[in-house]
This record gives sequence, structure tokens and C-alpha cells, in this order.
Amino acid sequence: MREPGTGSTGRAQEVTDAMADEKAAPSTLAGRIDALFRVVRRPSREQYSHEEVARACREATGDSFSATYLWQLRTGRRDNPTKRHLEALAQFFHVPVAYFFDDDQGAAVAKELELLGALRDAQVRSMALRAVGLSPEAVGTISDMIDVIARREREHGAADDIA
Amino acid sequence: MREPGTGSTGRAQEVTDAMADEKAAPSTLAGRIDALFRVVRRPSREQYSHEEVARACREATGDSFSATYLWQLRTGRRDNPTKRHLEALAQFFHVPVAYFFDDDQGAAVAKELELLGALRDAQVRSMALRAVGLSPEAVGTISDMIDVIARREREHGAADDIA
DNA sequence: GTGGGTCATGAACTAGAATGAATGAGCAAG
DNA sequence: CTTGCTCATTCATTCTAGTTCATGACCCAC
Repeated sequence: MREPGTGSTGRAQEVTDAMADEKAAPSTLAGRIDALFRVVRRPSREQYSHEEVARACREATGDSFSATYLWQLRTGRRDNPTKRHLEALAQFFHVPVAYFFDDDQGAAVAKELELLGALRDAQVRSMALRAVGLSPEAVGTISDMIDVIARREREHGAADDIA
Repeated sequence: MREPGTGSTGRAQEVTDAMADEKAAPSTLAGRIDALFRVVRRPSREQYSHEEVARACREATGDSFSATYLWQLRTGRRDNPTKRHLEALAQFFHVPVAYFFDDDQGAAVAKELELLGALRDAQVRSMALRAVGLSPEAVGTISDMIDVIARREREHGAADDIA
């Protein structure tokens, strides 16, 4: 009763899965919170009440969290909660905070970061960092040099595999 | 191997040092925002001012965003912004909103942030990607050139021609 | 020097996020 | 039917997120 989420492992996965086939990820904050209420339930499969969730958030974070306000968020009458409240909700429902945002921008950057993961080569990393702050002309010159060297290494068959 | 001998420490090293010193993995919201200001800069490599960022956020979202408040967030005098403001900041600085939270994803992004900042420059990014797969010797050669050019650009004017 | 631009900082204020207490609907005993 | 409980909903209030305005430092042009 006091810590409703504790006994569940991998609940967030349940959430994403069930959400995919149910409402296809609602686009409003209210819709997302409501989806959480419908999907994340007590062991008895009953929905949590607003007061229950609010109390759990209070006890987990030490800060205040009113059931009324949670209802307002869920029904869309309020749609601009603070960082504090978003953290508490994400923690209770076991979802990443990014769930509450439409993260097209975040997804793009995440993809970019993934691409950067390819740059395992420490030397290449350090090279990129050094190039920061150079003039565009200088970077262009270096790029040309890379092309030349890369072609030469390819023609001589000296290119070795990475990773 | 890639040390030019005399000028051992390059410009990028300054960046990494600055990040490692105080904000290697900033745990506070203020620290994270401050890190963004240091890493994400104008094409001229100057830091954005608070007014600049605030105005850009206003124009991008249509909502209000005051420079004073941004300063308060950056210096830690305010630490509980609303969803609206977090979205605007994330959009401007090209980071996922999760970056502002103590989250798994946020932590990962914070770790990669310095490299991301480096590679936000499209030219530098493409340069790095093309360097992947080159032999260590070739990468070392390129790195040496970067050091030399960076040094020359530092000693002469910033927008100096390199021919 | 003086005037005008940009900047970080601070104080005073406004707007709205968030709370608490009150209301009524619904349900299950007694 | 009534009592007692829990819940969603409403409303009035409090508190703080967020803004506006003012100040001083700094730099550059005149």
C-alpha cells in the first residue's frame, strides 16, 4: 500500500509494450499520464487512485504532491508541471522522464549519439576534439587531407579494419 | 606520436580540461545548464549570452522566456523549472530533455556531451567520420596537422587564411 | 571625458503552479 | 434508509515559478 511499485521488476517494459498496442502513444501530456494510470496497476489489477499515486510520490521524494493536482494534469486542465513533479511521476510509474515529452528533438540527438558511438577509436575522438574551434577553412583543409590519405591507404591496401 | 613537440597542449585539450575540472558529470541542474553554455557556442565560438538564448527560445516556442530567469537557473538560484522551459532549452541546445534529469539516458548524454559539442560542427563531424578506418599512423599525421594549424590560427588572427 | 550599446546581477512584482478543504457521486455494510 | 467509507471533481487560497524593471560594470565610438 505504501510503496506500490516496489515488487515489480521490468514494469517499464510492460508499459511500453501495452502502450504500443493500446493507444499508439498519446501526444498530449494528459493522454500520456492517463495511459500510465490505465496500464500501470496494482497487483490486483485495479487502477491506482490519484491519492495513492500522490502519496507514493510524496513519500518517495519527500516533497509535496497533491492528488488534486495530479488529477488536473491527467485531465488536461493543467499541462505545465515542474521538473520536480515530472521526476516524481516518472519514478513512480517507472518510465524515463523523456516519456512525458514529445522527444523528436531528443530522438534525433540520440541517433546522433549512437552514430558517435561508432567513433570508438580514441585517436579519432581526440582528433575531432582538437578540430573544435578551428576556422572553417582550416577544417576544410584537414578534410581534404583526410581524403587524400584515405585514398592512398586504400590503393595500397593498407587500410586495416576497425574494432 | 601526434605531439608537435613544443606546443603540446592543443585547444581541444582546454575544452576537455574545463569539462573535467568542474563539470565532468554535472549532477545539478545548474551545472548541466552551465555546461551547455560552455559547449554549445556560436559559429564564431563565442558563448551565447543569456539574452540571446532566451530570445531564441521565445522565437522558437512563441512563449515567454526571460534572460534573467535563465541566469537564475544557470546559477542555481532557481532549480525547478516547468516542462515548457525545459523543452525550450532542450530544443535550443540540441539535447534531449532527459539530459536535465538524473536519468540513465541523461547520464549517458552528459558523458557524451563534450564529444557531441565537438561534433555539432557539421564540418568537424564529417571529418571525424571520414577519419574512421584510417590507419593509426594516418590519424596521427592528421592530428599533428591540426595542432600546427590551430597554433598558427591562435598566433595570428582567428579568421586567418592558411595557404 | 560623454553617450550609447551589451552584459550579468538584483529587487520588486505578476502570473500561474500547486495545495487544501469542501462537495457530491458511488458503493458496501448495519 | 442511513452511516461510513473512498473516490473524482470543484473552488478558493497559498506559494513559488517566472517576469519586468532598475542598477552597475564593461567596452567601444565619438
